[in-house]
Amino acid sequence: MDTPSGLTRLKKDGYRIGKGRGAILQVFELATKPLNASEILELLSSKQIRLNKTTVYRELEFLKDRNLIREVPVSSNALYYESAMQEHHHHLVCENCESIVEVEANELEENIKKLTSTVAKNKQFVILNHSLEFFGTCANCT
Amino acid sequence: MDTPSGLTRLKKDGYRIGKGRGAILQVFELATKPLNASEILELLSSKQIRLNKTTVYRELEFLKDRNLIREVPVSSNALYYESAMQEHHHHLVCENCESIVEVEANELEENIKKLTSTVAKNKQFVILNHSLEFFGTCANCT
DNA sequence: ATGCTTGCAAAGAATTTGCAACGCA
DNA sequence: TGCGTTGCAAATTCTTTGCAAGCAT
Repeated sequence: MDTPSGLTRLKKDGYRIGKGRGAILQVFELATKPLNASEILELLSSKQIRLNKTTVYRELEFLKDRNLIREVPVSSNALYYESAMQEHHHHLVCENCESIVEVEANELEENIKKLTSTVAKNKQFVILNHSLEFFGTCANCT
Repeated sequence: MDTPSGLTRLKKDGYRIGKGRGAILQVFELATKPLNASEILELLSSKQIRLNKTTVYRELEFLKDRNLIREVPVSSNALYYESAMQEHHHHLVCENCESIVEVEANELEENIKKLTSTVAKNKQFVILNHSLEFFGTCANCT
């Protein structure tokens, strides 16, 4: 048995899949970079799906509370989210064109884990998660 | 000779130090965690310094452009900044009380630097900077 | 005195809230 | 059919812009 999709999980928990929820779940399955509310609205409208922005904001909150998506820390006054189903990874943020590319975690985690435990002890802080972003210039902007 | 303060640097470049700029520069010198515009406004008003929010937003932009402060990527719909004078470090973000504590970089950098170069090559991405945040529960909230 | 800085008002963008209508299970 | 889900309108919060007045040098 493989990991149940977000849709399956929600149904099993008694939630319903309406027009908005279904559409937004699919957007996140296909997304290859973090998205904010207005980007989701645009993606959907290009697929002829018209949603109210309230629905999008409310749904993002809903999916976040159920750990199907997570907030991505970025320097922006808009909130960005990505699917929580994908493997842990990090981001390359181009400071020129604002594009965001994802990078798999792999060996990097080894190094981070070491420090994680050190920090947790020294600071009396329970680390549940972490995020690592690289900033610079992407290939297109060089 | 030691590192010139932001104030000194600005004067040397022909900028003036008015009420707002002076106050905000001082706030960042004393700050031990990233701040957003409204937090700065509050800190100042508690010191009997009344600034217009426009001044704060404009000054944050100004100081950022001159690399005296930098944006800190966080999961929030407000922009956070910290002094660019301080040593490179990372953050512990409490998911319960939203507090942010700073952690010095030290050994951690060793590990990150290795991966930085790897990533840069594989992805044809010029890495200029990075940020690492840990999320969890702080001592107070345990 | 010059022109960088600041305040005020208003506009714009992002997000939230209340309530009624809708439609999945 | 019941209750979770969605839309609409309006209110909030965060940020930006234009212009006139203030003040550091």
